[in-house]
Amino acid sequence: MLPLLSNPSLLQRIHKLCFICLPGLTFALVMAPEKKSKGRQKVEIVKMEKDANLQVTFSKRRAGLFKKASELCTLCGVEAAIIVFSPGKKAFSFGHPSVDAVTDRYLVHNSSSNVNTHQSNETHHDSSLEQLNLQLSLLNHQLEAERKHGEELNEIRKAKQTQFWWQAPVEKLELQQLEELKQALVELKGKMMQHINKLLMQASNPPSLLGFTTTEGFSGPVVNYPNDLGHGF
Amino acid sequence: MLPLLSNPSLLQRIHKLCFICLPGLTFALVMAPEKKSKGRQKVEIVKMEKDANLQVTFSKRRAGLFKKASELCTLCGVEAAIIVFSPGKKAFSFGHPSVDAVTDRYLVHNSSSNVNTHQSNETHHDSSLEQLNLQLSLLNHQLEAERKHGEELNEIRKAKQTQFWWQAPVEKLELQQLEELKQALVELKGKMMQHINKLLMQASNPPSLLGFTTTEGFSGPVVNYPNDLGHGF
DNA sequence: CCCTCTATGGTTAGTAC
DNA sequence: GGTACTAACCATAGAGG
Repeated sequence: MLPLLSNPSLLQRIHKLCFICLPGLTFALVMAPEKKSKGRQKVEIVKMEKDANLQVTFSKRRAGLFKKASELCTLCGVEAAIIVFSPGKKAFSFGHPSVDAVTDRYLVHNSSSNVNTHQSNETHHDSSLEQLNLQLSLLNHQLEAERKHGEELNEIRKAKQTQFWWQAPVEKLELQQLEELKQALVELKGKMMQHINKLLMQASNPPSLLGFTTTEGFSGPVVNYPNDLGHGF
Repeated sequence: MLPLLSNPSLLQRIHKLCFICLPGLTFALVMAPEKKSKGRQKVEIVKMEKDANLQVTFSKRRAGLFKKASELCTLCGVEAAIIVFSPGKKAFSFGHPSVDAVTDRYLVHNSSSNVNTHQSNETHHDSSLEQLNLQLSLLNHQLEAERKHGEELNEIRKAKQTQFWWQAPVEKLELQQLEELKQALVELKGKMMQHINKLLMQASNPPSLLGFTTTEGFSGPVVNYPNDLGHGF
């Protein structure tokens, strides 16, 4: 049987969900897809460690940067220049109309009007050195505080993740809490079912799970559930 | 009825799919969302016509370009500099460690192998200021990141405290979480039943509340609840 | 080193305040 | 002009050739 959906990652998610929530489910609509690639992964913006990847990343990102610059020049009709030194100490440059033209203009501009905006940051050039130093230490202080705060919160989160609320003794729960809990669980179940329905619907011709009303009757059960969620939990 | 999925664009896609695949279907699970914006549109890379948009686009893309350059410098530990002249003839620059350092190095690099056109070693009294400015902006960036991180964590904590995790969108739950959740719910159910049995036993002449095991799925009704968690769930 | 491919994270056009 | 938001497009990490 052919997969009815061309998006493998969505299929994967559907299968995961069904495997967890509906054990024993014969998922006949879509075939289990195999992941061909992990796709793009999130990368922290810190110095890369692996030299092998570093070179590749540098090349890719340099190309992307130059392309962005080119687009900026074309779209807005402005002049720009970029100079980059590779990890191998080689110089790469981009310039529109040319690197020299832009650098010359920049030097003239700088020496004449003394205007300099730096690193997309609005630090004023006419600030005195002392003011800058002050800002620097202040920022260092704030940064440290924020970092500490972040770590603290991270600890809390980790603690909460390991020791979940539901592991607390049931006896401690009050009637009201129990009612709320029950209500929440019922809602959760509904959400789960609906979510799975939606994913299924995205995946293929919709199976006749609950939740739909259709003006034109359409065919019977497509998916077989040996273990109903209502009892499986 | 409330939308059960928080992602409007996904809802839109679902609705489209349903409209195509199931004409006449009454889609009861999710409400048809109205488009709030047209979203990002494709733009041709040619000179922009509308001056109003040009300025905005220039600012956005310049910021994006500088960010990309900053990431490149951080990730790969390289030196780079960018100079851009705005449509308003203003000069914007980015440099790591500084524009002058990179341009100087570039000129030396160029002159050592080629013709020496620019040996301008000017305004090096500015270098300390530039260094400070650079540190400042870098710190600002880090601080912003940390602050964002902290807020994020705070949000999570708050959400966990006031509005319990189960009210989070189901689609946000990952595989591991779902498995844990299921296990926890099974255990919780057992605990609940035991607790309720105990309470009932204490409350009055004990009704038939026996033989309840959590290891097996319990099929026989032990206690009659108008809204039985075991079945209503 | 170059390319391709996929899946996904990130950027940004359009809009409103 | 900035800032915030959304939705859509685009860039790129990771893997392979």
